[in-house]
Amino acid sequence: MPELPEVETVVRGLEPVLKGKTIQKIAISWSRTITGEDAVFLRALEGGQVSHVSRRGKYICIYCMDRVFTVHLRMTGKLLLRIEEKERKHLRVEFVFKEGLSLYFVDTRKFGRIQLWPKGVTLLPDLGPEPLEAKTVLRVLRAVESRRAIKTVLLDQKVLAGVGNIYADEALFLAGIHPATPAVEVPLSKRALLSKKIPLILNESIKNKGTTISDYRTSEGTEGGNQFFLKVYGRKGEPCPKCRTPVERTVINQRSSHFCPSCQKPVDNKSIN
DNA sequence: CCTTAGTCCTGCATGC
DNA sequence: TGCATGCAGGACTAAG
Repeated sequence: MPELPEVETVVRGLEPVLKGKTIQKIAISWSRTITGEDAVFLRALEGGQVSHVSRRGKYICIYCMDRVFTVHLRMTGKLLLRIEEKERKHLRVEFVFKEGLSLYFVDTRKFGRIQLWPKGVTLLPDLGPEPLEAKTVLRVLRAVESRRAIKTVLLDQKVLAGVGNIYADEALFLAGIHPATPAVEVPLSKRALLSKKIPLILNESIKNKGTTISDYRTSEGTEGGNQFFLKVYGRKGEPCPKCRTPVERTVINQRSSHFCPSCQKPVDNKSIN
């Protein structure tokens, strides 16, 4: 579900509310949500005061005294400040604050993970750079020599941190690149175009508070608005917004991939590198 | 280094 | 209505 824009939206909702609040108690109702020992997690965080909430790639980072823990929402995870009755069934962890509010981790499919990091280690050491600036993305994409499909490269969090299935498809559409094109064969001019489109769509979606297909909600429990602006993702059979050719769906890297067969040719024969 | 398949899970849409 | 199948925004692991 959540990619960078959705996670960023959640963080922006949580930061002003949780900052300065003290965790009184943590109730874990699905233990596997917590990476490591529950007891260690509780001992480190109960009684601690939240100093800051931030984002790195698709991870939410919550700083609590001299400790930090991360939340990854995976497919269906939600971090909510309010909870509806029907969501209680999927409540996995509740953080109760001294000030009289709670933070709820709700996760239907139980793929989400919450992890306490040891003191003194580098957080999330394997993540690539943030993809919100064109010059950063271009620096990364210029260096790619892999023959893996360009879409596979975009989904690799070691290359860029935060791009997921929706925005990879959207960016490749805007740049006119077929998702299965071997990355090394994407001409430099196309890489430059893609480097502009990735930050563009991510920042657009942040403005729209993320894309709600089914599960994603903001910290207030509301839906995002970016789903109305998707050009190809989830639009198999609908006319391409540029040329009216029906959008196609294929599978790349075990992930559904949407593209316009006319605007995104497998072999780029329009440019001469 | 790379790809593929399997795993973790539940719920929903679709087709018979 | 019931039942089987396929599909889902992510990421890790094993095997070849």
